[in-house]
Amino acid sequence: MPARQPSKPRARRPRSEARPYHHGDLRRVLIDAALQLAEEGAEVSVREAARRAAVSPGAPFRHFPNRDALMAAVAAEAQRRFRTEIEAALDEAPAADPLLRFRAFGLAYLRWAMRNPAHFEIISTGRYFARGSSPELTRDNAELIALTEQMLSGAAAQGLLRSADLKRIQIAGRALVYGFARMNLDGHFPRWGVGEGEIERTAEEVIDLFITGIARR
Amino acid sequence: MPARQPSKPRARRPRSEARPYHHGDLRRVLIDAALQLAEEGAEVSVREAARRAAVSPGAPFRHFPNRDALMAAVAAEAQRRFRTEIEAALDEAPAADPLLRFRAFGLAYLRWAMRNPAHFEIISTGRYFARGSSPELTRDNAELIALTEQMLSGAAAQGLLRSADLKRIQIAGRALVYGFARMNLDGHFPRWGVGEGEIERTAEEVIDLFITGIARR
DNA sequence: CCTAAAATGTAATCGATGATTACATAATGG
DNA sequence: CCATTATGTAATCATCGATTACATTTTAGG
Repeated sequence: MPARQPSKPRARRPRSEARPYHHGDLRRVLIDAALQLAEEGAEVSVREAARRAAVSPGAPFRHFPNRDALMAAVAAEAQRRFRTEIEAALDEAPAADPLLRFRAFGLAYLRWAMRNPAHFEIISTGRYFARGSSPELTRDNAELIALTEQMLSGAAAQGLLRSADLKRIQIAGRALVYGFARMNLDGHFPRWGVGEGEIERTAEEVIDLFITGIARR
Repeated sequence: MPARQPSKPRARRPRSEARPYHHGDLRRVLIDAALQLAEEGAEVSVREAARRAAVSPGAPFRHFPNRDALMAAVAAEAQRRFRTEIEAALDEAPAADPLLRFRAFGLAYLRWAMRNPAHFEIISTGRYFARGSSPELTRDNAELIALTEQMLSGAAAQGLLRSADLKRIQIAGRALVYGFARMNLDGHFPRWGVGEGEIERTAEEVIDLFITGIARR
């Protein structure tokens, strides 16, 4: 790409007094508005996102062919944040013990899901946009799954596991964690203890129960 | 209630040739239409249900105050079918072994969820109507949960369990099964083996893995 | 029976939404 | 400097949930 002056502050040339006809980076602003809408528990509508961006109802369609595409972009952003947090947790986990890393993975997963329920929902449900509509998200998710497979085969190599059927263990582990996150999302934890701490502690216990179940002893 | 002739076939008195002004049992027909819509993968709209009942768009609101109420009724019906199948499976399970009954419960649960994904979604998600909007469904679900608690405490009494923390085991079990069902629903099983048999076999394996994990050996 | 009230359906309409089209304005590059 | 492209606006459409006024049928009480 040809080098260009990178600093020019977006042609700040007000026509008379108002904001410029062209928005700075509408695509980005729309995604952020949609993320915020979801976070607030409101249903994400294209029009409301446009409203928050102080732009006409038709403007978003210059950046996204339809609502699904916007939602896919929102999901991609949420997934990016999700992954960032998982990897940060793994960086702090002991490098040598695969089962402890597996545990840290599950904890970080549930912790994020508990604290960002709306975003987790958009990422996971596949009801907000056609599957395959966001290859970025699909690839990213596949990489996380591959990570868990590596941990499990590492654990098996060290003789830490009771069963050799890693595929089965992996699916069960995914189902357990995914199910816990979705139960929280879908209102199956009827106002538990005091605050969020209670539910996160339960998440930890459930993960430990699972790991104890698959570990050789 | 006063006894009345029960057989009169709904006052079949056509005004001239057309169907009667009053529908036979519109409420029931609307619920069935909505169930069918969900089953077909379409999104359930009040208007479409009205269309299928050959009735005006406003008619459904004589029977349901709003869309949520219709969805709640649909969920109640689906839950009734769900529960019927679970209880049938338990009737055929051995009465003496709590863990085998627990297994049969999980299998029936997942089997139904795999074969009626749209209905399971409506039952479980709580996104289609306000929580508490269908006390019938809530109570029914609570009873099923109580069933699993009885099985687990029975298993503990017979010394079949490794841990005494039944609450933890129960939540983990629920999360596992719920998660598996939702993974299927949310498209996280990318076109597995040949048909449905493959995924139901995997469900069985996962349940067995869990039960083996919590059982004393 | 008969008739008034209640139940149930229709027609018309409203506001919100996703989406499309024609048009306006700004940014960019030859 | 100007033409092409990118980006935003305005107007419009169909669909949906919901409400209201009105029509018809059923039902119950005298």
